Amino acid sequence: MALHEKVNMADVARRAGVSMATASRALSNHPHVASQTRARVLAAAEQLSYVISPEASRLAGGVTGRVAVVVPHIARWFFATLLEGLEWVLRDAGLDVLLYHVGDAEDRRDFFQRLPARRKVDAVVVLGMPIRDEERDRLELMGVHIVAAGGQVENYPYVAIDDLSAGRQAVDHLLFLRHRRIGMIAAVDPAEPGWPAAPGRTRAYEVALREAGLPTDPDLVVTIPWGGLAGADAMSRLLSLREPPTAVYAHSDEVALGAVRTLRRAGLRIPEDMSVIGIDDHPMAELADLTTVAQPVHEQGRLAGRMLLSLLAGEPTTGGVTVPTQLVVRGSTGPPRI
Amino acid sequence: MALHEKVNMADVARRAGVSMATASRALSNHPHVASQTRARVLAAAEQLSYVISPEASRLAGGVTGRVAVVVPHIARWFFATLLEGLEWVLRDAGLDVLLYHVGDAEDRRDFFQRLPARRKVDAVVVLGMPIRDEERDRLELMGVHIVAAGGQVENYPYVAIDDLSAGRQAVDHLLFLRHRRIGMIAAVDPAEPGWPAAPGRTRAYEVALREAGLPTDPDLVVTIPWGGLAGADAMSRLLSLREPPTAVYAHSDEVALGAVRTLRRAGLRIPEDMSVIGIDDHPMAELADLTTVAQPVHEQGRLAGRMLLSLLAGEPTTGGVTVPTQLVVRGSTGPPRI
DNA sequence: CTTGTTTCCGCAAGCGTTTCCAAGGCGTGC
DNA sequence: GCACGCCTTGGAAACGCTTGCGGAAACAAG
Repeated sequence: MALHEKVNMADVARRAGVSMATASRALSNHPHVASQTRARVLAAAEQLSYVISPEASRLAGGVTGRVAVVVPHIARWFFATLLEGLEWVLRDAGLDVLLYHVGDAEDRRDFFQRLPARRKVDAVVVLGMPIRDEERDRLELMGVHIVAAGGQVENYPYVAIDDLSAGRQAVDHLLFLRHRRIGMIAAVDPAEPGWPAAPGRTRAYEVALREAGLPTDPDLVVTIPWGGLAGADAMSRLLSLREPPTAVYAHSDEVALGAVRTLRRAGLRIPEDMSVIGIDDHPMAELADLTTVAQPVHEQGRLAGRMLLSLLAGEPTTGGVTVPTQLVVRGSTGPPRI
Repeated sequence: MALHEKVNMADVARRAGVSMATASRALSNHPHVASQTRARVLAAAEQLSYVISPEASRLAGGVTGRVAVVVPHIARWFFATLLEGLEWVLRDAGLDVLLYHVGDAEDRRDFFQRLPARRKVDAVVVLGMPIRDEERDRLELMGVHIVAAGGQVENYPYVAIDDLSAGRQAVDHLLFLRHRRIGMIAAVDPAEPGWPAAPGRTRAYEVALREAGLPTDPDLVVTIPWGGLAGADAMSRLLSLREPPTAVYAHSDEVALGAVRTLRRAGLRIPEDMSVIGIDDHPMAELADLTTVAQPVHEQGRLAGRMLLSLLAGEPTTGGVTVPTQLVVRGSTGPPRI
């Protein structure tokens, strides 16, 4: 029954009694087509349930109508949500999303080396991952627009939060509650060992403590690969200190939730015995009653999409956008026991 | 510097001293090309850093090398993980993934009505959503292969778990622990109110109770839109019964985690005062020490990908694949207090 | 009524591949 | 030594659309 597979523009033109040129213009909303003619063409197309062949259209026209989205961890809430927001905007604009998952270091090398999206897209959006200089150079070879969301790529339009400030909101909250011995569970990208996921979040801790006149005790900082279980381990390590902290600042909610599990198992009360704060406002944070610093993830995706659309429309580019974060106080933080 | 944008096959052919026909055959690994010639062509392509134009190639060749993936909830772990597995296989096979998110009922109508992927892909994969007959008919108009993962579409190759059996594993575990008053929190798709997300999971409950000779008390069944918060509400409702259950079977881990939160707030102990079991083995389930029935999500995605590849290769189709689920006992279930 | 504009439309030249068809070269069996 | 057949290569016709160019028609101005 998929007969109309075979319907092409010539058929539509014939049925509408016009030339292919006119049919093409009518279908792609060009000016200089009498509205009557246009209507006739559209009607014919409708009746034949005609669908333009993107290949042919793009071959002749030059643009692909596709956008490559590069994402390191599809299955994580943060990235998936970013993607959702982005897809929403792009789809609305009639663009198709070509998904490229670069999970580990090898995927990554492969992606930037082969550039599988080359010639297939009009733009590339990089989601939540910093890009190295040489990777950026490869990307440039594609000769298309580049946008970053949830983590900036130097010299490119981006939309992201200010990690430093988000981290400050978290740590300052703990300080405000009069905590003086604050631990940090720092996360590095498991696919890129040794590479801080968000350096700003670490600096926030250091700066906040310094400004508060507190010493920085290296024992209080535990660095782990991103993830809940690792967060749990990290908490164990903090608990094993001769003098454990009274509060813990985790780089992300998932990590914080891991810490919470360890505390529960240890029979410690939250927040009486230990305060815990994360960043992100993961949906689970609400369920777990975790205090956190919320960032508008879906919106970052949407903004990136809009930014891309203006770029494609040839509008002047706005360097980058930083979206605000906000402290969300829940039950996992409170003053320290004296 | 993106000069090679302009390099086309003619340039490669010229440089290699052959005709375009030969160049084409050499580049696409056709037989009947002298290996020397092939090498010369490949070298020329390499030197010019030539990239084939997919549009032209597909226009002439017929196939698109693209697969549409339709997914209802990108940001949920289950779907995202499915997608990750699928993408992994498809990318490995050189296929590109075109992502279509159909979030709510309107998106859905729009997608099946307009079929934006028409003519753009060689196949469609539907992730984790049941398809209505009329939607299936629309899909057929595309005239391409169709595969379902994480939920079957009638008459099409699929890969999924057996919801009935997964549900039985959960409920039977509670029965084995000697629970006699078991509640169920049933989830419906929020985008499709009234439509059970997985009917088998409900039937499992009914059948298991019947076989155990237990009465079915409608008060013990709470139906909610999918989600953690709703799960928390549902638990409240169960607790408000004159005679609450001693164990709760939730259709998914997220829902179960919501129930756990309510129990915690109520100061009830798990599992002493109430056992909770979910389905999925969501990463958070491990962190929350939730007993659950695990399903291999990533693998389902991969299997669907492989299935699709055979289909595209013209191999005979294997109706569908059901992957096994497995009870994972953790700390949220135990015998009822007498 | 003529000339200048503007609007609408058709012709045809691409866009960059793939593939059918045909032809040349060369080895082999008789 | 010849006919036959296979391997390899090239020519050229699609594939289905966009768009520059120019002509025709319609309309306003002089």
